[in-house]
Amino acid sequence: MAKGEWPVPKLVDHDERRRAISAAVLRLAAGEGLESVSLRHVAAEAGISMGSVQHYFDSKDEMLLFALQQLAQQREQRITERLSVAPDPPTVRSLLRTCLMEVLPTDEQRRSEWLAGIAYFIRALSEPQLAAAMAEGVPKLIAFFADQLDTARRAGDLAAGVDARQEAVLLWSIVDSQATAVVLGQRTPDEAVATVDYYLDRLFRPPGSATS
Amino acid sequence: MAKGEWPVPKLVDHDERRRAISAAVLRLAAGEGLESVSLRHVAAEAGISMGSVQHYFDSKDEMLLFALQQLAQQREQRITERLSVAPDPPTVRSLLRTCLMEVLPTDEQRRSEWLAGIAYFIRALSEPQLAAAMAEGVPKLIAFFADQLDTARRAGDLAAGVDARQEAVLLWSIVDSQATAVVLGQRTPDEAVATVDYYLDRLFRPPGSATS
DNA sequence: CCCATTGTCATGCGATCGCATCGTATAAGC
DNA sequence: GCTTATACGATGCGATCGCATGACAATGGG
Repeated sequence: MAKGEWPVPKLVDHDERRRAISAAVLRLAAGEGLESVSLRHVAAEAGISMGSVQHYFDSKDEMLLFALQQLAQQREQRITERLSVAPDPPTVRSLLRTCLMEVLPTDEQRRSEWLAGIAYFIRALSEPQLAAAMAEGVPKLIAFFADQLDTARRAGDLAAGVDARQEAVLLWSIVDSQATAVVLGQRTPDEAVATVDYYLDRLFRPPGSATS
Repeated sequence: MAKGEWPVPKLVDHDERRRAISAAVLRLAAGEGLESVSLRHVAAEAGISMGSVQHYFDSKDEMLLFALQQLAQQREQRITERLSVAPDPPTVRSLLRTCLMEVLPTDEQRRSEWLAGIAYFIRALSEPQLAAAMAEGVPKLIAFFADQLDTARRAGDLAAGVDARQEAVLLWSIVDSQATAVVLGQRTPDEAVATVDYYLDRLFRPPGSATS
């Protein structure tokens, strides 16, 4: 063209390659921790050469950041999908339970996501960009919990003396810590589910039936 | 002596040296993560040569394990000290609150402990020895919580429909997750304390005063 | 005094790291 | 067909890693 720059015809999908590489990063991070995520290992895991990895990411840090963003996006997308499957929720409680169970590492997919997230944790302390990517989704989820709980509170479905905002924080705290305990092998998925259900029982117990 | 082995005269306290080195390990782990804990860095942090570090620990893994054990021992010792200071607790609630606040990262010392613990987390997944050292203290603490809660339940101090064991798990879950959120900067120590106090309020609310 | 033992440090080795550079193959525009 | 830009792999470099080895000082029993 008359312009000095070309539209760049490209024969491969650049973003798709980056996602494939970041998937390899997350697999390695979940399996062996971030320490063993080297350019060479990532290349081997993705089945390409190290040079290709460098071609799609300017640096290792950028690759790690992209992979973390992909992780957060996947999780958020899966939760919204689960919520859209049941657009007419019978109760607030079942809606919240769906979200909580979606996050708990009850299968290999979610376990892997938790492990990868934990692997990024320490590095996020010294790299603000990673911390921002990690902390992005949680406040939104907590705000959603608070909104739902407030709806239930107004409908009189909650126990007495319940603060929607604090309970939303507590709900996330419980699934967060229980998820950690499960991936560490300290608790079984069933125990974690039982603990979450126990707390939902106490949270949604109507004031009138406190003695039952 | 008649034996071929000597009583070993020793001019330095072997264990004291190991503790000093492990303290350097924990400082580095809390500040930069386990990835930057190398023999050279540990030696520099402890103010000795790398050869000395090797002299006191057969391998890096043994050094890391010893440091983690020291960390767990310190935490447990500090909790028991805090409990022994108040041998005549006015209420179960204040006793539990003391334990919970002792664990929360409200000062630099506890924040550093949490960071070091988190730094060990991922490695503990692939090294059973580390996992065993990490998971050692928590069940004891939860069992203590459950005992205390059961005492309070029999005394009628708890809200209706409360399960002591589940509540003990929940208490630990809350401080665990809140501590993590604090060290990540997602929440302030004051907010974490407020959340814990809120939950204690709900837990210890007497059945008769549910409407107040 | 002699010497075995320990504390401490310096150094070297092989491996791996992130990164830069190069060569080559391919596809699109002139 | 030639140029240009991209895709991809191979290789080298300096740094750092864990670990092994040897040198030297200090100590205390024979």
